[in-house]
Amino acid sequence: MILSLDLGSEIPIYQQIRDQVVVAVATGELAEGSALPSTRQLAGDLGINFHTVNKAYDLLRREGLLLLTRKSGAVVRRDPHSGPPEGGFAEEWAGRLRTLLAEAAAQGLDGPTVLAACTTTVNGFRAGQTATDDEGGVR
Amino acid sequence: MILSLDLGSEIPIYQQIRDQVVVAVATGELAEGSALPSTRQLAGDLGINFHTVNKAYDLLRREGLLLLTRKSGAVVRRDPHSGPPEGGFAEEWAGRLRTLLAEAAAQGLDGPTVLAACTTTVNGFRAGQTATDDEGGVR
Amino acid sequence: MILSLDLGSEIPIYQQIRDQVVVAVATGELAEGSALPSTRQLAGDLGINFHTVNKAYDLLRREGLLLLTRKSGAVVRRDPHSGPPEGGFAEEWAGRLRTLLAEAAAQGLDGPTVLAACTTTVNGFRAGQTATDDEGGVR
Amino acid sequence: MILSLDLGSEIPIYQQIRDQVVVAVATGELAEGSALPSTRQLAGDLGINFHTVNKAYDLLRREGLLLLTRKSGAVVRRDPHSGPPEGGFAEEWAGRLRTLLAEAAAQGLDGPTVLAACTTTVNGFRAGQTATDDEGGVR
DNA sequence: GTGGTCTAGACCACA
DNA sequence: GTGGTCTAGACCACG
Repeated sequence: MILSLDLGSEIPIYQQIRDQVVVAVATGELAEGSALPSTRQLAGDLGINFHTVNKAYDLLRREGLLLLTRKSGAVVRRDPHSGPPEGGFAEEWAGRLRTLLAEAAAQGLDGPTVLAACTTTVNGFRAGQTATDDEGGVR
Repeated sequence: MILSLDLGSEIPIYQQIRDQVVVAVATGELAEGSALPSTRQLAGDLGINFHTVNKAYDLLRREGLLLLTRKSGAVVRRDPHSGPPEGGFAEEWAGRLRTLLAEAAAQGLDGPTVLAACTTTVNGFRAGQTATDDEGGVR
Repeated sequence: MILSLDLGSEIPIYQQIRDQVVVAVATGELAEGSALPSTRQLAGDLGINFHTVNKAYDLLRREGLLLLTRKSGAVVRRDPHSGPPEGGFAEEWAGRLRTLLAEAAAQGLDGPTVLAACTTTVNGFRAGQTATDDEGGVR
Repeated sequence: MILSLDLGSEIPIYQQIRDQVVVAVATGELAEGSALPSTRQLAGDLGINFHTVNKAYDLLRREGLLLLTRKSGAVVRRDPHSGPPEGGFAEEWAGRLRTLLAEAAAQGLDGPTVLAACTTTVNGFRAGQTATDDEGGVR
């Protein structure tokens, strides 16, 4: 697993780390149960302070994606969320989705293009979550 | 057009304004050519500093959504973007989309649910960009 | 509102702050809508680092008790939780309750005494949440 | 008696063990006079370091719940605490109770619900400390 | 002015 | 060794 940081970006470093881990878990690139580098290890590799990594890991733990143990470091949880997400998340998330899609529309991307991007992205996630399309799925 | 601000949100106020305008334009709630309140007017209504509104308007102008003139105030542009978006936007946007969708997956929303949300949202935008869920739809 | 910290306690300072704010809100000592000192202000008063206060405030915000704004500082939320708590909290909380009550039993406190303490404590919270007892409530 | 550990919890393992033993003794699931597995035995079963088990047992011994002998291993004391608890415990415990109950209130659990949970929990403890919810109960 | 982020270095508890 | 806490000081974005 390789993280590519953009120091100097307006997006906080700790959130870049968190985002990339989330995506990696969703795509299956980061298998459940696999271990991540320790905070200080990763901080050293990335050339940043371990507190920054700490914050990212802490975020991921709160979201239920990471298991932080004092002996084995950080491990991707096997059962992030068995059932549907907690109350309130879906609404909050839908709002963000609406904003993001509207942004695309405002910049000239038409509906079909946007939906194609959504489908492709979702189909890129780990199996068991294939799209509604036909049996061919990703195409 | 009614703006609902969440003071105390981690999202900056100016961005909340900008986001809601973007969505309103996409859905057609805010027709092209229609005028927005003046910065001082809106700031007064919302009970915030007019500099904040100014920043939001300026953002929208730079994104090509708003036309700021000294006499007519802020007007929604008639031709926001006829062609495809400028270089780099699509990639940057796709990255954000991937992160957002991965987040949903991580919280337990399955693929079909996520795609349904995408479709519904896009279909809610103004005509000319609609895409139904029949076979022609997602491509 | 006065916070009494026990530096050198095994309980982290940021959690002491958080706990006392939670209790103060529950008892009504800290009215909803009232403002707390700014992070740096409180840190100065308590003689601790502002990062520590920051962490406590951040915790309280995540729990929905505090509203952190960049202009007014920290404000107690008016509507912490309108409905029942999010899924999972009740179970997790019940587990902690069981441990705490068992601890009392282990140290020789008998059932009635423990329940009396519970009733008294709950009745000490802000109105609208009086106990099941008879109309006299507190005994 | 079965211990269920949550490695990766923010609660130290040794305390999880200690907590569950305390609860088991309170409910009577672990009868007074019964023996617990040896430290190495339990450590092996749980797949953890025996030092960790050692620490938990030592804690329980200091709290007066366990009797550690070189020949019989760990045995639940027959007379944990005949009289009232030692000075200082009640106050310290009441403080923790207040914090815990306030937390529930802050998350939207109302008074009656909280008290019902308390009553149910206490009634689940071993006989001699029962207290029903009739008029004699809470006092 | 506010909160938020990042860095740096120290110390501690857990395993 | 791990993560967690606290301190200290710098800089930035928001309002």
